[in-house]
Amino acid sequence: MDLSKLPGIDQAARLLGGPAHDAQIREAAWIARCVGRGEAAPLTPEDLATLAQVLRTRTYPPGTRIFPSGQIPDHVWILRHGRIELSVGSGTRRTVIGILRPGDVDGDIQHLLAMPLPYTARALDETTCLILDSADFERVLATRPHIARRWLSSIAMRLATSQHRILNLLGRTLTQQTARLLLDEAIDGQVPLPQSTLAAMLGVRRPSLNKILKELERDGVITIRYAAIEITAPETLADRTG
Amino acid sequence: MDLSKLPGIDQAARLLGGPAHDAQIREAAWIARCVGRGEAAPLTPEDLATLAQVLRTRTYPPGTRIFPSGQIPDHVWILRHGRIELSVGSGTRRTVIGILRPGDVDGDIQHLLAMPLPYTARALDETTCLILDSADFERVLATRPHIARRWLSSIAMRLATSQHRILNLLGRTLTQQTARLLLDEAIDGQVPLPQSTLAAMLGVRRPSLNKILKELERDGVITIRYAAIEITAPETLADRTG
DNA sequence: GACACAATGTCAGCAAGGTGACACCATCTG
DNA sequence: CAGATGGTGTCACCTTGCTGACATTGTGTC
Repeated sequence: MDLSKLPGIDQAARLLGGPAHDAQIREAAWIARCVGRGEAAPLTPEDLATLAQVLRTRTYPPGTRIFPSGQIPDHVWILRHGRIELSVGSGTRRTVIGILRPGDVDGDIQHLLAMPLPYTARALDETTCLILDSADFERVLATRPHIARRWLSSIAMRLATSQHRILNLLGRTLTQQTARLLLDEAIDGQVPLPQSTLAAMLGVRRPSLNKILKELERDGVITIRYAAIEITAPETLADRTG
Repeated sequence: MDLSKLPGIDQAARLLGGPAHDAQIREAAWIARCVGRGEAAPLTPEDLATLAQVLRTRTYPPGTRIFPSGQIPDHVWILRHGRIELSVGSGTRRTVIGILRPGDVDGDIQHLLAMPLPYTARALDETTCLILDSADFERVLATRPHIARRWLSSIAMRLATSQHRILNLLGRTLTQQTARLLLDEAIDGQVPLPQSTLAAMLGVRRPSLNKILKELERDGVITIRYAAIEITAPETLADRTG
């Protein structure tokens, strides 16, 4: 998408007094898209400028433990590039709560509730995050109603996703769960995750998942690749979700 | 708790010009407690008055379908008395997403995201709700930053609960899941739900759950009653959560 | 191309949970 | 107090997923 077409960018740049902060403003505008899609509450140029002033960028190599479980994070992070795995436990017995993709936000819940992170965040790829210190986060929420309103939508969306996932886990066969998981995680028909990770997302062992995947491949619904699944017949897969 | 001790009630009553709206203000103050516990954002008397002006009360007999799935609700409801079951499917094959208790809020997520309710809401007891029309909800959020801030905490808490539940479902034995569910749902050591409902919350059939419960009872951890479980040894039960 | 590493494919035996059915018990209503 | 309703206890049989192990294949590096 073309960020320069976002409303408010030019005005925001002028507000800050020049193109020096241009990149930051673009980042802020990008957050605006990520944090809630509520058209009811568009961000003003001032909102964008406020966000841009307090953002930092940070990159992590693949495999980095971005945040360990059990601590209260002192900042909120917004994923810009790459993927982050949220998991509990380690190795092949871990369970995966979710995979963050560009645009996803984390650490805000724990700040709002003053609770420690219940999972560990690990970079799957080379990853860059936008960092917002907790104090700045609080200040932005308190002084920028539009941003607060969007953040509300962002958390609401995560809650809806989480409930959807619970529904998929309860009282369904592994085939049904697998079909739905693949559809949920696919981007352009590709699910770029190894089978061990997919198994950890369903709380089952790899051999069990592998059996289901081979059945689906035999039926021509998916193609199994190295550390990835390709969905070749999305409609058939949808049928199998029950 | 003694509502008359809540800060702001008296001032709010005066703002509204007398004791006529006293009950409504008390309801609003009660909401204030329910919607987020953030001491960082206490509600002002004006906030309470705003809430009180737009609230309606409604009661439902037990068994009522309060809201059917598949529709976008036109109001937000806050549970005052009784319990509401959120479920998908019907009869013994339904799966239960959650049980709302006094203080819980629902319908706001779907309004924020303009999505239909993915589950059916059914009253388990004689139930009274405080009703907030969607338009009023939106107006309150836009004009009362403190309320918006509290609502943010409310949704954040629901998200944390939801993730906690996913963790409990993934890769754990039924005994572990049952132990955690009982601890999570207990009030004063009592879980006033029939076994069929508990089974539907774990996505498991009643005979399977019954077997686990009998084991726990044999070990003196719980007592099985009619449509209820009493936890007699919470520490032992906690040990069994894994 | 040789190597290390990671991911996939597979199996036989075992444990856990589903199925459907039926008897029995608690509670409520009339 | 009698019947209706709904909750609980239990069973034999079957299906599903786990266990742990091992062989094989893909990918990137030196």
